[in-house]
Amino acid sequence: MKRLKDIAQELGVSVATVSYVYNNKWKEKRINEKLVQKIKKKIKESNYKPNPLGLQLKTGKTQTIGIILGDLTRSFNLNILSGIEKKLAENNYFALISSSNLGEKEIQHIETFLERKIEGLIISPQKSENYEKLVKIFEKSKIPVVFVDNYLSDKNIDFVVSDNKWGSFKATEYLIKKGKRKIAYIGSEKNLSALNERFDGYCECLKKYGFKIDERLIYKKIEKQEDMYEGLEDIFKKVKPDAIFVESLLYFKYGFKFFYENGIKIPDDIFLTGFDPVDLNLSEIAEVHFNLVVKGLIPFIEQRGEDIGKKAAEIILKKIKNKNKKIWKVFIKPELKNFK
Amino acid sequence: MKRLKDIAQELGVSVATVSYVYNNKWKEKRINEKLVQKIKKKIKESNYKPNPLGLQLKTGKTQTIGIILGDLTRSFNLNILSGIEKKLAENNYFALISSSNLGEKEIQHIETFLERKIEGLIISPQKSENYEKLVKIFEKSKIPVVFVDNYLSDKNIDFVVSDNKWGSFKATEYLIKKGKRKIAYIGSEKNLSALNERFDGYCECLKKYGFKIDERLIYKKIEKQEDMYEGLEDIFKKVKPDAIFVESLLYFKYGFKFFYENGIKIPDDIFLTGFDPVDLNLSEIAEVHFNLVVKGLIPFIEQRGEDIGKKAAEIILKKIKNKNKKIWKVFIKPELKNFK
DNA sequence: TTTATTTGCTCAATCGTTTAAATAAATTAT
DNA sequence: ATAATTTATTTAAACGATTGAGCAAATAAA
Repeated sequence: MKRLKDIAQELGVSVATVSYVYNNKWKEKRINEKLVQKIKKKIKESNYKPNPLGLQLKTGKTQTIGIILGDLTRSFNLNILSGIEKKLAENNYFALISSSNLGEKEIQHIETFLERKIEGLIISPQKSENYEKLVKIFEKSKIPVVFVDNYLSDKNIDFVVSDNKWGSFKATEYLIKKGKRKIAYIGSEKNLSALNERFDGYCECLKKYGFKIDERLIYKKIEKQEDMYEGLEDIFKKVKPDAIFVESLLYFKYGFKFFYENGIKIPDDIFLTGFDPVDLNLSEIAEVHFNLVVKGLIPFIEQRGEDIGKKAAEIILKKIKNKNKKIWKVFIKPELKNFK
Repeated sequence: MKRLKDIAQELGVSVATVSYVYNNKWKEKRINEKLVQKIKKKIKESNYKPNPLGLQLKTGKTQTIGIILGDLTRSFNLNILSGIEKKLAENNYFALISSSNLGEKEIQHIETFLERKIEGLIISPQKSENYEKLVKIFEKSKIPVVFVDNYLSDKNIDFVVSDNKWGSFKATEYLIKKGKRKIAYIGSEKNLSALNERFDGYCECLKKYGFKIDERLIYKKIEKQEDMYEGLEDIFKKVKPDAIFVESLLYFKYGFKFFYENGIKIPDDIFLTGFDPVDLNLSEIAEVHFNLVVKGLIPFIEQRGEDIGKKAAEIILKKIKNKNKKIWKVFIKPELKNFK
């Protein structure tokens, strides 16, 4: 690879001159137009690209953005990543990626990132317990940070998230319009904005249509996939719902087990909907010796991961370049799939 | 962040001295033991970490490995990535990741990687058409390269792959021992080592048990998921198999559609097995208006992605450090799941 | 003609490290 | 007492870029 120095030598000029030409600063530096052309030609011929290391050391800019997302086997996260990458690549930026599967190593990852001089950070926080610490680190580091998927309502930090409230409102409304009257809600207790707002949307919709919220239909104690079974058991023991809204259908596996064992058919006996596409690993569900009967489509709310990622990257790049103080709060409407 | 210079100033010594101490070279440099202790203490106190940019520029080492894998929504690839990351992190190395979804941008990605001064490359080639070009680039770049998933038998390039032949031999043997006599093979035509060796394993096993290979039972023209339907149709038209070995069950979706529409039950009417876990997106399969009946477990061959990734990272690191010329050719036996 | 200004380019410091070579002081050998 | 050696540390160049300041030479103004 040729260095600035090599090109300068070949043309018998100084390194500085070549640098000015390469960086389009020859006008203010009043380099002779003819020389400029000569240098430009040589630069092109030798396919010169500045050594990023020299450049980085000098400017302190690494053209690198740190990315910390949750479980990448979840396609939503992967889509976010893909969106981020595309946008960054367009702008000659790079992604340094760490998946903080359980939010446990978030802090540690960030510190390594900072050592590596990332210019910005896109993070999807997975554990609300870490929030305080995270925010402190961000404030100290002074690099732009954009949250995705979840955000902190009481802090002035940019974010790009799904319009979760809108999505669950719409889904609930859909169920109501289908004539459903006993709509159960199953979710977790994690204190994450995305999940809280899904519940809010459900409640608001019920209220709007004049239904009151029935505590017997609500189960918000899901911690691991297996709990889905218990959750349904718990609700059905108290009152038989005619529809179920699930915080995330992604891991509904054990819900189907419950349906199967109790002879509950979709959609004849119950309407099922929720966020995220159902994802069944057949080799796994087969473990429960399964007869799965599904007729027709399961409606679900699909989040636009790629758009979220793109937008987040766009914001980070803007903040790096302009250093303006505007705080972006972006909600991206998810898609309603199979709602008919 | 403190620099070497700061520490040196605070102690009234030169930068070099501190550097020698930090890098454990004070013995050969005969730095006074007491001073060494003082400096070490200060280093610890101020939590000094060398600025990677300065270090990188000086040494030319970026502590970064380029990773190019195929479709990351495929959990196998994700597992490889996860394995690589773990190993690299243990050794203070970083991963620069690019997923070359269709192998189209492989070349371009590699060139950007090289500009960024990666010290090594782990790649899972997705298109045999690119092989020649790839190999040329590698030879020119002189950085260590390790292939995963697929390899080039005629080149001397390290690789870590599943023992695909062993896996399909075992699976075929399993079917034979279950009394199956008409075992179909469904696969693609891509010229990739992993896929070729799966077919080899199938053939070898049949031969070993004294069966001859029946062309009517073999369909190797799968290009996209939908082709699975046609493939089965094609085979069943000629001769009704009692078992099917599928190159990868991951996208068997349309196979189930065929079974459903023709009233074929697993495992009563047919035995199904192959590489990779079946992955059904229920929201998608519902599109074909599905009644899926699965009784019991579907046996499948699960590749040890994480182990492959770890091993590949290990090899890369070794090659970077030792510069030895040994070529590693590692086959990792996959796991036989639900074979009973 | 002298002075001021513009033009056109080079010098040299800088970023944070590493490391060969130089140097000074202390010790040992002659 | 002088020279040679060992010990302990510093100096300075280098990696590859950027960039403010500096310096001639050419041109314009006085």
